[in-house]
Amino acid sequence: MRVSTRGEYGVRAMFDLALHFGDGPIALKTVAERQVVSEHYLEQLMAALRKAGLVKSKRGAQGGYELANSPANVSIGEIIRVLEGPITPLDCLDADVETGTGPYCRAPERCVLRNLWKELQDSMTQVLDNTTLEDLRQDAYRLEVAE
Amino acid sequence: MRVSTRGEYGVRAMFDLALHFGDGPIALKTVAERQVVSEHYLEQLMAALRKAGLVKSKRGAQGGYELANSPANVSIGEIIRVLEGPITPLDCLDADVETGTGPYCRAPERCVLRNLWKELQDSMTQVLDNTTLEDLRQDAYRLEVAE
DNA sequence: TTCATTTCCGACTAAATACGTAGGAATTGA
DNA sequence: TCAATTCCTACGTATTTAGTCGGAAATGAA
Repeated sequence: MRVSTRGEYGVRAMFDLALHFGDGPIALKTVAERQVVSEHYLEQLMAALRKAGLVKSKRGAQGGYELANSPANVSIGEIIRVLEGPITPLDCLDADVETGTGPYCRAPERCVLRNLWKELQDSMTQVLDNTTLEDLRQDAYRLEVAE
Repeated sequence: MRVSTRGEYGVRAMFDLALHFGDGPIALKTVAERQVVSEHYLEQLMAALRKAGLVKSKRGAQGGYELANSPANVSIGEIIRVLEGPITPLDCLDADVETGTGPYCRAPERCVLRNLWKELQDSMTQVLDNTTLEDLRQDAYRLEVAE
């Protein structure tokens, strides 16, 4: 029931970029130092975020990363999905019955426990999809910890 | 962000015992067959649930397991905690600052992201702690799938 | 008593996942 | 030209997950 370091560090990095949104590209080295995570490891996460279109990159000297969209338009849920896959307590919840994706839930309408896990999933996505980087940025200013 | 098979199978087994609550001990073999999981594996889960006081066991012929308390008094959250540990997206949320448990969150009041993860945790426990085995039992009768 | 049934217990293991590291090629601005 | 920086592939290792295996101990029934 945990978020992995991919998700945790990824959100931290995106939050960092949100604090500096509009300042042009930020070098990964800078983000890694501020957030105290391995630069090489962050690199992998940024590659995924870039391919998903959440960040833009610029190579070479004075290069770096920046958000592709304004912080208000990036939810934490998007970030987590890119880095960890679907937000679901059980794979079978997302399996497509029509296409037969996955060997699960051939009779979801008869699965009593499905409702339970579905409720859990909904409550998680409710929080993650309705919180944006802008929300976090404002929290940071309230807490006076913006860097 | 997934529940492991320990949690999933454990809830299934407890649900099964709830459906037969009051019928005396149920052999694990029976539960394993009905829920289609390995009996040996379930055995390990039941050991944990027994030590936590959620089920009672009776050894020998005609022996088996039964709920220690009525289904209405057993929440899914309890079951999950016994089998998977604390329900939290990040270990640092549960680390005790006073005793210094865990090397995390030495300044939680300054951690912007903490609020986010805390909200996520709350939304999860909200669902899991407020659903009981009795709720599931009633769902089963509504769906007419009680065995 | 004997025996089949059933829980109880500890060890073992194979596969997957998590969490990175290493090394270097390609690009870019100064 | 060169230092800074992204980009890419591969590798490695520790932990967790998801079980299996074999037998000891207890118990009710015949």
